Amino acid sequence: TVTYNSLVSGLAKAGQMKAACELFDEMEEQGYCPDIYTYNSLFIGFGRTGQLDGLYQFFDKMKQENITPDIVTYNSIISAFEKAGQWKEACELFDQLELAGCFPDVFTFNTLIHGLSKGGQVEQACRIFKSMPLKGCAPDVVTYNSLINGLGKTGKFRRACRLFREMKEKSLAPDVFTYSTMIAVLGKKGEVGKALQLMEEMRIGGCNPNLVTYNILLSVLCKSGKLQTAMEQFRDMSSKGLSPDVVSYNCLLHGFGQAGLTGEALMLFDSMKQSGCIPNVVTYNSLIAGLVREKTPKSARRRVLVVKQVNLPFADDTCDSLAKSYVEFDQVEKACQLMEEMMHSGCAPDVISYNSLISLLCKQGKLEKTFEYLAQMKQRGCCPNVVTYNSIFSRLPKALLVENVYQLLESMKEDGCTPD
RNA sequence: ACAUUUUUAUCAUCUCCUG
Repeated sequence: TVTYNSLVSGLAKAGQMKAACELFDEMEEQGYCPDIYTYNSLFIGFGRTGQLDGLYQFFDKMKQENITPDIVTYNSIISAFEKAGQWKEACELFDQLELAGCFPDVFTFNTLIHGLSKGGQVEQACRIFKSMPLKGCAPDVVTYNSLINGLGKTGKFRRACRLFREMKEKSLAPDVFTYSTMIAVLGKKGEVGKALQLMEEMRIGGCNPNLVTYNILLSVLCKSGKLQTAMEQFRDMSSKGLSPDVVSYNCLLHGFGQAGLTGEALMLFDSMKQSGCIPNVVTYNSLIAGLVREKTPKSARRRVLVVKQVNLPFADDTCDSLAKSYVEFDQVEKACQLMEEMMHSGCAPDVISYNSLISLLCKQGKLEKTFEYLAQMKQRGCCPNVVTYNSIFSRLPKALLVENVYQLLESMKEDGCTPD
């Protein structure tokens, strides 16, 4: 039974619910009795894949077999609700726990607090947090981490910082999650210097930043336009044996794009691929968004200056050769090229990819291409939305718009799209 | 004795509006 349980758990965690259920059947056929562990494993799997119906089905089966759900069962179900965005149902179950003869443990609270935060109910999460001691349950690091994150995401920075202080006062040692979250919080608050300080503080505390920590930091630095510092950290992480992943590159690419350095972004993109890092939709979308943003290409000299300052990994060439590589490129052409590359590399463009591209096309008055891509996105099962049409209406030069307004409104109707 | 189940952090977000 334990062997089967391990296997079922493995499959469930990997989201292979079909295989997990088959194994469950096989188990019964072989005369083994699925126990609470088996069921709980299935519940977590159904929760992760959002298959609440499967979950209900096995929950009933479990009761028929006279197996009493335990706290782990309920925690898994609460987590499943939470992942499906059903925080109300999660709360209801939580309220009924004691009636079922089960007492919430720290996992229950943590799951609930996390779920409420994600569901935009931070205040409710705070109330639950405050009720913990009354229920004889002491908050742990995870509790604090979840709530700090929830508060930070909704801009309640002071309270997030206060909790960070509070946990230290309680001598609950902050972990990598805590520090990473706090770096994000400080960054969002605009206190980039403090975020960098925290990197030091955590090292001193014997907690080493990991890949996610660095990625958060890169994101923070890029969003505040500190590209040079971002590149420093980028190199620093490599020297510490952490190889940058897609997210790391995506942060930088976005940063360059937003700073109007699309040429540089494209070069970094090349070096990303050379280093064996596989681009994803976000990568392409960021690049395209950068191309849309770019207004007037900066002069070659100016660009060289910026690049030297930022010290790109590939910038060891002479200024001259750098300047040469900045021959003007056509944004539209480049963006379309990226779309092609994207599809050929097995990465399906999404609504956002198309919307960005269309926005660029409209801005430049490329009517034909706009319609071409509008048709293509429909063909590929990517339904245009309000944003698609809004960007057409607002960015297409008026003269062109007037000629095509009926066709566009018609197309909009087809797509089940209502003007807002 | 050990072993199987539950919770936390990172990327683009695209148009318009507001800031």
